[in-house]
Amino acid sequence: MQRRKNAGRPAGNEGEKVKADLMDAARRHFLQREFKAVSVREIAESAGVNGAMVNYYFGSKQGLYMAMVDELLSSLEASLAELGGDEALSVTEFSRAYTQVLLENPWWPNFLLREVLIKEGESRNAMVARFAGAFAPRLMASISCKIRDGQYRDDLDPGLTMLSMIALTVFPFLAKPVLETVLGRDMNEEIAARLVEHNITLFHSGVLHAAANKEGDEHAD
Amino acid sequence: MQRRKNAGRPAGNEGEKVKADLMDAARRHFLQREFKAVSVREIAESAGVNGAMVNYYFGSKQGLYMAMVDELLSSLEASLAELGGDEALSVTEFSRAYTQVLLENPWWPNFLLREVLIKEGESRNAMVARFAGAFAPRLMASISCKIRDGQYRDDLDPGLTMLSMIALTVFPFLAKPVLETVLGRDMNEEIAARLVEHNITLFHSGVLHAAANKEGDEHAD
DNA sequence: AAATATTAATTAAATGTTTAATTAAATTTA
DNA sequence: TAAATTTAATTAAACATTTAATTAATATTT
Repeated sequence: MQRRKNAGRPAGNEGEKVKADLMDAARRHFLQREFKAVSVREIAESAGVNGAMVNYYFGSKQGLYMAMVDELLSSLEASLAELGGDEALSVTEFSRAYTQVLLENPWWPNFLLREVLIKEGESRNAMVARFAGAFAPRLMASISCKIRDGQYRDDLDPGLTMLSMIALTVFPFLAKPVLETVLGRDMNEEIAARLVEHNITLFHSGVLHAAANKEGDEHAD
Repeated sequence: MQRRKNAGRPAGNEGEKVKADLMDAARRHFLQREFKAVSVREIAESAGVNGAMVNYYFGSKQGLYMAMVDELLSSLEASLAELGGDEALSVTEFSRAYTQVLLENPWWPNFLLREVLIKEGESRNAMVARFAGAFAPRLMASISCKIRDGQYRDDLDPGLTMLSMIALTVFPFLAKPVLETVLGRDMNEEIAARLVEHNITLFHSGVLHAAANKEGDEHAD
């Protein structure tokens, strides 16, 4: 007669701990690899519980995945609320605030990209709308406005200009594993802060409507 | 007794066609989803042949994958050879040539990132070294040199500056599925060409050592 | 006929899910 | 309060399905 280890009803609310452990393990795995590539057994082993717990608490592997994504998106939306409001969003504000969000959720761009790449149609649109729609229109408005006012040079396309700023902000996090391999050290807050200031300087020097810029259109190369 | 359709030795060299079809189908699938998430059945069906053909021609799923990656990397290295040589690689040269490579291989950044994210240790290092090592050091040299010469402003970190240019060039391709969902149209050569010129203008205006830039350090926001 | 190419059927391993047994806490009853 | 019962949580094992790989039969070309 084998003895089961640790079975039975736990004291107080400890049952919720298993659920939370499963969520944590699921997050670790699903943020890195896509749904089909992760097995329930792997997740359960990571969480240190039996695989059947996934079905007990979440109904199915799919259910666990959806719960985990939900939690993820909610926490992200909470962070994104910092750049909330209805007013225009300046490039500087965006860069600083979004970098802060990315420091807290460095996995986010990779995950979104993977999801969008796999999904299609309405499901894809919803995902993109939910997280690009939150800031892109207001960032665009701010840039267009500055171009109209003559603060930014008027020979740059506002859409491409916005894309540039997003690229400068997001790419380092997307390429994190590559950069860390190249540089040999991982991105910390200090490096991120330097990066933000670098980007803002570069962007504004390039985009501000200064006489010296306009006549410098022919480049050195 | 069921009748097999189309079995037997094909005319001429048509056998190689099956092999090539399998490679094509494998590329389409593996560029989008990771190894474990793609089944041999899917690939074979895409190629319009029986699944056993994978084992017949490539020994195993793993074998097909490796053959496909090999072909992929070779073709990419051939493209990358355009920005070959030992001399310094100017930012403009890099941007134009690498965008050309990306237009021919738009899947590439996503694939590399996924591979690097999944792999680790030596395997990861080799992958990164093979494709970042090809141009990064020479791009870096070019930037450092221009800073030393006073052509570029000397208050920007050369590493971050290189990162900026790579971000501007690569990000639009990484985010392709997102951008296409947002914009409603896909990236063609004409848009890419405008993007390149935009990036070069923005970068150089921001980075050139002009008096107007240096005194413009305090920004409008 | 011999060699080659292709396929359907089969096998073995892995995976998501379900079930039944077991344990322990909580609740009820005497 | 002590015993009995119910409820919840957890596990090991089984079950059904999927999947990669293998095999044997079949068809075609030379």
